Amino acid sequence: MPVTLKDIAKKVGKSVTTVSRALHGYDDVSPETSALVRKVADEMGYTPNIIAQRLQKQHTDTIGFILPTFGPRFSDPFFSEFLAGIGNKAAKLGYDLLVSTHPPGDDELKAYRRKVQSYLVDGFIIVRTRRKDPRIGYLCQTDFPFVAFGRTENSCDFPFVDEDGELGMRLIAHHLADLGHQRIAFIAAPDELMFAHYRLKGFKNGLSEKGVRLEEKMIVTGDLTQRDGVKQATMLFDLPNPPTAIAACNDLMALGAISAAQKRGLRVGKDIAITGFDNIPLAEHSHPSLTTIHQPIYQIGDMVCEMLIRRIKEESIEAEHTLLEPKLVIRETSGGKL
Amino acid sequence: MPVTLKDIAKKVGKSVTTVSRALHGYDDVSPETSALVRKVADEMGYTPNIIAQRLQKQHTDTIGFILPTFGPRFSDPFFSEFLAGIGNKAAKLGYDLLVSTHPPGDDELKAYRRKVQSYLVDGFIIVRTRRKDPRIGYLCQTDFPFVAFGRTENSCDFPFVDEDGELGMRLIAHHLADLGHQRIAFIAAPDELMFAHYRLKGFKNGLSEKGVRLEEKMIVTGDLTQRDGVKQATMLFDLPNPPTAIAACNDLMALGAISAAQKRGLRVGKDIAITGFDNIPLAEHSHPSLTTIHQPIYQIGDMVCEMLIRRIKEESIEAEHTLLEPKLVIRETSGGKL
DNA sequence: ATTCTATTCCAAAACGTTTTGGGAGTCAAT
DNA sequence: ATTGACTCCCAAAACGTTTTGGAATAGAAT
Repeated sequence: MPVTLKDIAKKVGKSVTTVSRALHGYDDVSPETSALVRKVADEMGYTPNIIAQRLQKQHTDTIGFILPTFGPRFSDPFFSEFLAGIGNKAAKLGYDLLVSTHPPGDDELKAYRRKVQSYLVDGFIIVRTRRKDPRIGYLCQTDFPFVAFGRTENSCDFPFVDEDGELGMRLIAHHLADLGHQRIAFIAAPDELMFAHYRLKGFKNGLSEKGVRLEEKMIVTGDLTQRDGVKQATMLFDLPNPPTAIAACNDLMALGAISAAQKRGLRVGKDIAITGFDNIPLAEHSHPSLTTIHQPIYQIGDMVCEMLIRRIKEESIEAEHTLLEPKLVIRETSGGKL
Repeated sequence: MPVTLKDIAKKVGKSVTTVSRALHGYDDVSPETSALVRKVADEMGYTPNIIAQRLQKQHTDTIGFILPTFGPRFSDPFFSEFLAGIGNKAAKLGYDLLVSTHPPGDDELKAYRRKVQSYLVDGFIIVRTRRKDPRIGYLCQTDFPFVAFGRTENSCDFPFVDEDGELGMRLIAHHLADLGHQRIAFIAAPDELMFAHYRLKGFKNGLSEKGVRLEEKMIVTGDLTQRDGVKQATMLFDLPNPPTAIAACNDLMALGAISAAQKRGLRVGKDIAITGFDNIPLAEHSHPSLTTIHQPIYQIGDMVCEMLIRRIKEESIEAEHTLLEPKLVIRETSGGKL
């Protein structure tokens, strides 16, 4: 049904080879033939069969991205922006994007292995790195190109982009301490997640640098959703001696904490300080607006994608390990001094 | 480098044909050979080259999804959940997902054409349908399988899932009218978007059924973002005779409107009623919580994906045109009666 | 007349798989 | 002895492309 090189060849009375070479602008075909071939190809509406090209060329011009979903449902303003970042860059560089969703766990690696071994993708973008990350272990060991958004404790070397979450959370800790808070709580995320680990560490260090004690019971762990932010914050408010400030590991949970506080009749930014991390678009327009750490997620997607493609093409990468400096965005929720 | 059928054939001393057929469980190969082939394939770590399979089979087991991004950046809690819906279903049915981002406009069709003509995907999922939708026109005309989330005014017949936005907005209109509001505003979205069109229409009808007048100047148009919700709501509040209720075309803008109202010192749910549409996760946990219309976006993704795959496999689809009944979720922002 | 160089072309192999259309052998029934 | 049925196997073609390694012709230089 569709028109192939063979059809064109028949029409112009030349070989498939010549047609192919004409279309690719080789100089061993005469200008007249070349022009004719192009004209006919155009008229017949020829488009190359990319699958056939891929089989021949042994690469796919496609990059893989497996979304680590937690639970069947999954909603995150964060990832859509990241996806836009890599998607736009990939399109610009002529790459396709093969996206899957897969919960972390047993057969997670199978999803990667299948795509690697079947030549479905030329490289991977990894997100939500974990302290011991089997995906990274696997890809390193098979020497398959990938770039990560985030670091890991695995011992192999690989290109990544990350924001310095430890420093980011120290900025938050200093900010809250400077405001005079003494009873400060932290809504952490599962320590297995590398970024959560860094952020908790940074927060602890930041507070101790300012001589503020962080009690164990003031550290709770949420699942990064707004819903859980509400729940964890509520538990903190129920403590006999509740905190005057809550730092959440991400904006979504912070937004939940705000909601929980307001439900209690607390004036956020006055009676209670709340901070987030990520600076998602919602943070600016919440009420009160959320003090947080900015993370340029679109650009990170853009950078990661470009790095990966350079690695695939075996071009040099200027900065293999990029650690972005976090910026504190002070808004209303951290509010007036006590 | 990687192990192919030929390698296995050489090892077991049989032909490539036999190996292939053994691996696929054909019954014209003896049990012993079959067992041997499987064992050797396993030992050698064979994985089929999917690209080669695709070339031969002339289909790709891949479905395409082009995200219509507006502006370079793009953040929407809505789409990530939809993506999870189609991603999970596709994985379950053995399909891959090829995702691109592309702004609506001139060369949008090129992106579709390329994927269609190069056999990169077996079908498409279309979202954010427009009144005159060139994508749908193109796919209909080429008879390429696709399923849409949303309807269109194009004259061709195709399978879709949609929520009855017209009815949804009528429910909102009735709700607000029943609460006694007389000065009601509407933050619309570009009328070119089919769902925006339906929602505005439903709102108008709903109000007139209740004998409430909707002034022209009370209808403003936003770009669906929270930021623009703030802006449009602020303009409404600046009117000489501002509204007592604002219905937004989607939750994100409603959230923005809440923020704008609170900045004015208005008590949302008391001084001003605000409603949204979509029931994104954030709606439940905003403060005050948002009255809205529920849209089961994950399930819609799931359904749409399943319909598309059935259509690709030329199986029958039980319901070609699914119009989901909207449900009103009354929360705090529509608040007490006047 | 022969060799050399350019120019233009192409047959065949290759990428890895599936499918088609049999072939060879065995055993039982005629 | 021939036929038929059955079991197990395989060579070759096909999918559409790119690349390899020349071949054929013509004109220029010797």
